[in-house]
Amino acid sequence: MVTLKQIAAICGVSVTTVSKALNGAGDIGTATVERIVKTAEELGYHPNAAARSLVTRRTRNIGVLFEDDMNSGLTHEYFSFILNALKDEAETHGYDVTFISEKMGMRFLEHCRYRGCDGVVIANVDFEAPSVKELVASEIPVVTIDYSYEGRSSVVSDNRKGAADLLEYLVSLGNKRFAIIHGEKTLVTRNRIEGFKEAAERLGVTGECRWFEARYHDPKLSGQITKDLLESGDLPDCILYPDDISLLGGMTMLERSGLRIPQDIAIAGYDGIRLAELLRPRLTTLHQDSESLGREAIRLLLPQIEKNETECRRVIVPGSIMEGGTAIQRQ
Amino acid sequence: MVTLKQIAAICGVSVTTVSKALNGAGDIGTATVERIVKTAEELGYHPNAAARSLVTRRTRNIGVLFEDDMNSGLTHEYFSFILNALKDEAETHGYDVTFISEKMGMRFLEHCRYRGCDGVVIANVDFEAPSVKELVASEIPVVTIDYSYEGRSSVVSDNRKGAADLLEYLVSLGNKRFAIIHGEKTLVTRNRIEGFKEAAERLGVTGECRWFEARYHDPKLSGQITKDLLESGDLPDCILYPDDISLLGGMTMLERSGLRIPQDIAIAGYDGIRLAELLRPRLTTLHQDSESLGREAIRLLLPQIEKNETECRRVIVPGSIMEGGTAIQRQ
DNA sequence: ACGTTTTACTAAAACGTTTTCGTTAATGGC
DNA sequence: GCCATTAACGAAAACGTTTTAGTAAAACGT
Repeated sequence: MVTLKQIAAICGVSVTTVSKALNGAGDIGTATVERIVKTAEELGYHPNAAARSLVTRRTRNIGVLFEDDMNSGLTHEYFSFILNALKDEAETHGYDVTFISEKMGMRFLEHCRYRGCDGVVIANVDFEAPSVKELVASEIPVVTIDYSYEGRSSVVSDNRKGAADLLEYLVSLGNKRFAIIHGEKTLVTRNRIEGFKEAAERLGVTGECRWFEARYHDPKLSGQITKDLLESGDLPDCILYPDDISLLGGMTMLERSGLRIPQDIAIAGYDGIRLAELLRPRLTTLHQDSESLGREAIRLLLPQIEKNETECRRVIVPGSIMEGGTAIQRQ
Repeated sequence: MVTLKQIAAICGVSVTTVSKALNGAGDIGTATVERIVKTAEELGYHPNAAARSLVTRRTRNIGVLFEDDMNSGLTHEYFSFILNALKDEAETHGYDVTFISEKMGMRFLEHCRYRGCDGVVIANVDFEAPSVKELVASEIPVVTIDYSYEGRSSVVSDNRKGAADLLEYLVSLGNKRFAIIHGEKTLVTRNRIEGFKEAAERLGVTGECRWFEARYHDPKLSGQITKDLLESGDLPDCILYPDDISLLGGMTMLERSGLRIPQDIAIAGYDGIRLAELLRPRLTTLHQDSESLGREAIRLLLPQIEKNETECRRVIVPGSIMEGGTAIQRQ
């Protein structure tokens, strides 16, 4: 490993001078700087992050919480897009991204301190868990995704408007009676339900909405609920699923019963994963801009880290309707 | 931040003693150890990773190269499963996972040194790139996934056997004439082609195989190739696609032309993503055990890190046929 | 020519650990 | 009761960097 000391020895100056020269402190002669920079490059010098962060109390390291083992969050396209964009944006600004977990016997906050994370993005965890709240209550810069804490910056997908838009679109296609299968009761779910209810009221279809609780990314469960619905004999015009994957579970059941989609029954998903436009029929769904979520999270975090900004900012990322073939204009 | 010094002051001992007590050095009295451990817990002490690694020259940090921007590797299920399993296995053993990129103006090796990674998993990059080779040629413990360098440990999916098995299965279903669309010419692709050829020869269908080069995860391109094939008028019994996503691109074209799958033409994918068994018809595909790939990579890496093991180990992870509905027994 | 400012550089402390080599006191063997 | 061993602890150096507070010499203003 090349150190400042070696460079100093070669250039016949002190370690201080080398450090300053490489960091552009400004009070080193141009000739000296040039000489130092040149030999540093020749030797392939790069500062030791540990030593540097020990004294600066900065690590240029951003922690990210992605801890949903149950559903292995990382492997769902929505979250992997968030992570990918987040990583890209962080790296572009010179920050590394490290996963923060509780698997090593530390709580989240302890883990963050141990690694000295300059900031943390909380992306896919149980937001009500005490260990998460402990981290949020700390002095470490934090941005949450798809959840908002009092006084903490967050970036959330516009679930309320997304849900409302989706229902409005489906009504505009002539659907009147709905079965709405939603995910477990998280903030995201509550917002969507609110959106659905608001639109339903506005459009006068409130009485025609039946509600079912399922889970996100659980095609089996939503398939089962769909089956129950089929067997009840009282079919709606349109079924809304918590996400595109869940939709597929339901779609299987509908097709198995001989129903034609979208003629006999319309269905819609949520997320707008890449697959949505690859499948036939294309999925009618609400696309969430997951890349923006990841990118914006970093953009909110950086000023907190670098300028000690303490203001609580909220970014709401709009989604967009994807007009697919699982729901069409009814006469 | 709680430091050894503070604990030492409270307990009325030296920093050395505290350090030893907490690390179980063994030459500290049990009563003292107890006292120190207790106050350390009370204060919520956790060692500062930077300070520790500065002297131990260990960071308990594993770097991972996942740099395929073009196709944004992270967002493909195959790779996100690898990453998820890798992260889990590393964390279980007390290691953190940090992304290593070139976006911050350092080459991979420089970045690894800068962060002081104890080891690196190279997972989804251009393996021929000079900066990757430079890292591989360094003294840092390295394990590659789906590629093997001379003298370096690796874990690879058994593409050769997987391809052979798949073709054999398809032949056993009564298919005789094949169009084989493969990905860009990487090691993975070469192995699969070898596997296909070996099986084709063994089963006597060599003359009936036509080959097409496409790209991984590019449903548009494989759709186009499928269309060309349709327009040529000379259809095979079965089309093999480079992966499940590409299959979907092709399937769309086939269905659009009125062909029934699998009666008129059989198709098969590769990867066995979760969706494969959610879709109707289910995808006939070869499932790659991506979780094992990630997990085994860490298992190869740890002995290199902790026991200076230098032996070059190779793990070959078998896949398995997923019997779907896009290829059935022909009479 | 004299005091003042500026320029170019450095010594030393600090960051929080681990580790090496002591030192002292207690214990054990005989 | 003496020597040898062991148990329990500590001082200080080291890791590679940044930062503070300087110093000496050169340049400047008048």
